[in-house]
Amino acid sequence: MPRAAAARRGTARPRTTYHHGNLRSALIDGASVLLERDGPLGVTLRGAARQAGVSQAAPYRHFPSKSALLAAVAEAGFEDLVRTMSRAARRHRASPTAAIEAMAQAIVRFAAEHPSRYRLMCGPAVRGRDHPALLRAAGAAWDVLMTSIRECQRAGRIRPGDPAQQGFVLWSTIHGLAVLVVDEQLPPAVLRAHSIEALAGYATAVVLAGLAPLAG
Amino acid sequence: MPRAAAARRGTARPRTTYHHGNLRSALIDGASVLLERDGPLGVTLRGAARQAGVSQAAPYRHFPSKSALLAAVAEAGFEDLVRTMSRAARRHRASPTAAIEAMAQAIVRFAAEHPSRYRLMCGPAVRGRDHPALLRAAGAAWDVLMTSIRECQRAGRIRPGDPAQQGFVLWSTIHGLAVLVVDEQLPPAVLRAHSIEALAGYATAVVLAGLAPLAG
DNA sequence: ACCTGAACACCGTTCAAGT
DNA sequence: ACCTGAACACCGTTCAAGT
Repeated sequence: MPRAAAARRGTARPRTTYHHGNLRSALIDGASVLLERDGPLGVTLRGAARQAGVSQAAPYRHFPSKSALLAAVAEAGFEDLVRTMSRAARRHRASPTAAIEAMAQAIVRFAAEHPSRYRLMCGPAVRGRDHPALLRAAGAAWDVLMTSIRECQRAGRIRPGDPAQQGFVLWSTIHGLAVLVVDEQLPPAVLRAHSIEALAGYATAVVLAGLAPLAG
Repeated sequence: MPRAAAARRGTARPRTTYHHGNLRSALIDGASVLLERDGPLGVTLRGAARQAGVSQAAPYRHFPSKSALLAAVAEAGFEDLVRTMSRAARRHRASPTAAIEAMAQAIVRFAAEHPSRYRLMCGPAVRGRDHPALLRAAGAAWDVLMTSIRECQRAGRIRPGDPAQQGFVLWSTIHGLAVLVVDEQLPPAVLRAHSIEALAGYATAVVLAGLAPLAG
């Protein structure tokens, strides 16, 4: 952060030198600011360059296209999400089902607090196929969930079977709820009656009940 | 359709007169063509005007903004989806759970066949709050699902309780799966092993099992 | 090696003017 | 009443040129 360093040293020289490879992260920060402030449609390569105090053409030294910059922002979002999920799971090491419930609530809360970011992470602006690093980051979130699924199986809380097949149902439900929240598509009556944490908890409980070992 | 009428009459006059209120639907058609051909980012007000053979400013006689045009396209998409869902439900009048499974498969198939359209219907380009007609169209899809949920309750296939609370779990799961398909975010291993219809069927079965009446 | 300035072909939107 | 043409302020992207 040369800007902060300059301020500390009291030099008046404006941050006209973004060498040493930090323009890349400054652009990611700039795009994130625009994303949070103006929504997905307000994110602009030129705008991110302005935020970083750099010319409109400078970003092309670090990203081949706008969508590559967006992919980097999305990637950082997934890293955030994975941290949040892991933290939630760690708080419930005793019960894998409680861990899954807490993760679901963490995901939906993340989506509700950063709707534009969540949309970008999953939306059409960035197709993972074109951005391997983004795919890896998204895969890490999936892995965290899969770990808990396997623990549930070991603990006998859900029936044996292909964990991936069970996991995608849970992932669909949680992600679907998150997307509905982000897009404000939940029926207003449902939202008035329940917090999104309660909804996430209920949805998780229903799916886990549907995956429970067959009695007898 | 003056174009078709003109062709029928054999007149050579190009379609320069879009009076009588049909420019509106010609613009919706034009935007739909661009959406299908170039994806969400390729839809352009000017492009839709070109498709309709009209100047760039003409759309503003019929839509106050680009997003209003997109909302009209999304609305038509929901009408399509509702028809598809209703047809699927009608084919399984004997079993409400089978009807729900068929509806889920119809929704996911719709999403897989028209990914850009599905994204537009649920995405950030159009916020329902600003477009009441779109909200109504989306509400109709929700109503179709709710009807089947209530039938399941009456038939004793799912437990008593607030149908809206049960419905949103099912909706989250189906919509979540559809969104994962559209955004190509399902783990490749899962996709290789199962058709999307099978995945939709399995997901529906899990949720319905989780909502089943408590034994005893 | 990294950035700037100017340019190109596009946008959404507005507004006078045409018929 | 409905549409056109020209304009404005933006985009993403490219490319010569600067240090």
